[in-house]
Amino acid sequence: MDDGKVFKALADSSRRSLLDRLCDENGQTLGQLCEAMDMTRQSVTQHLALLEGANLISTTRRGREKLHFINPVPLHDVYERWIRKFETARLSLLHDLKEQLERKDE
Amino acid sequence: MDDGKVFKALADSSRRSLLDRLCDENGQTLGQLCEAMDMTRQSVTQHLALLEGANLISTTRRGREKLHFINPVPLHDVYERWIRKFETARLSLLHDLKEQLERKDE
DNA sequence: AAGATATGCAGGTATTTTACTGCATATCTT
DNA sequence: AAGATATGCAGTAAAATACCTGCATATCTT
Repeated sequence: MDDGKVFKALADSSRRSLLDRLCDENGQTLGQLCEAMDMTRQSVTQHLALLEGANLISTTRRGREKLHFINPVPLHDVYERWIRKFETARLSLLHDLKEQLERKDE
Repeated sequence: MDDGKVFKALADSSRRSLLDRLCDENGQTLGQLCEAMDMTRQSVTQHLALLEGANLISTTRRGREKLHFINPVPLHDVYERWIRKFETARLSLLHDLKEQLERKDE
């Protein structure tokens, strides 16, 4: 839904790193994710909360542990709404540049 | 090159709005872009500088005016490196969930 | 050349973000 | 039940961000 949340979530390298690790192995616990992150568990938790807020991951509890799963849907949505739009812009770039050059001659 | 810059640039709604307007009409001047933005020219300039830093727009001067053009390439690159990765994750989601359920039974 | 127009640049401030420490709670193991 | 393990929550300090105001410079018009 909210493109801003998705882009904001992806704007941080720590969070992209977390997604990377979940790509490698989905369903990891908080502890597992912390091991690879070189920051406090609490900080990792905050990052994960942001990713969850953007709906990029979903979580579930298994006993005392929390498992984290990637959700690719919002990223795909963002692709539909933004990247494709730019692709069409790409197609019309030559036209725009031509128009621009013509203006220069005025 | 730098995914972070691209995502950071897209993380702000004002900047996304600027890209939107350039999608509608490429090659607009700073003044034109400011008219639609409900903030000071200086702020718009900063946002545009960030977009340019992410290589999402390129600029050229025409006399005293500065023209702004969309550059779709970095967005496409980000798509290749990130969105597609998640698409493959999507495909393996069922497998991961199955594995997860099996762990529950242990 | 003088005034108008378009943009550049240098701070300054309030908000947001990131990362931390410290303590609390819940679950597992023995 | 007691200790170990996994996570939750609150408050804080430092850094980054997003606005702003004020002034400078460059270009066009007449």
